[in-house]
Amino acid sequence: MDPVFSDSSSCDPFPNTDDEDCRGASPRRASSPPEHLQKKKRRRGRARSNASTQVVKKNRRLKANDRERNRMHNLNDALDALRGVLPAFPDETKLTKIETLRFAHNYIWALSETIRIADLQAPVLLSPARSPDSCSWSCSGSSSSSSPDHCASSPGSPGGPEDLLHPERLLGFRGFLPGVY
DNA sequence: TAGGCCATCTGGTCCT
DNA sequence: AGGACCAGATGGCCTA
Repeated sequence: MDPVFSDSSSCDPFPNTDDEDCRGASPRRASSPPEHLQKKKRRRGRARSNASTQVVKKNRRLKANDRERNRMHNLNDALDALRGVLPAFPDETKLTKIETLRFAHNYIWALSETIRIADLQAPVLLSPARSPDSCSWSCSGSSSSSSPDHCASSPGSPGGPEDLLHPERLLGFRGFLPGVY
């Protein structure tokens, strides 16, 4: 469980900014306005509305923080799901976010290459029904088959299609990735 | 101890 | 107006 996530509205996530609100509700609040200050009633009314708008703003901020937290959690969940479908690494260290994205990118490319190579090697008769379209997704355009991240190492000459899918190959031996996309 | 990664907060911008 | 998205700032944790 995430203690922070459990109930952000009850605890106080704003140790700094809150002081302001506390100050606003502090003993400075006048109890009985002198008569000669009655003309300032309006002013006081405005001050009160300022205080209330501060409260509204604070509540809005808290809600926004909560939503943002949820959003990031959803993003992390999606990232975890992505990790789940990627080939496992020998050492069970969890991929970082950027590694996961780059790994996935390379993995997709490798799968596409594998299919492309298999198509090239397969006898035409074995796949008569296969239309040009079926290949288009795997080798579509320049992006898919042109420059994968791990191309830097030796993309064009794998021992076989299965070599392309080797985790360490896909990740470029982990740690090699900076700047690659 | 420095550097990397991460979670969270925050204010701005865009969209509905 | 309110929510989603984004990027910068900040602080904590971990590792070499």
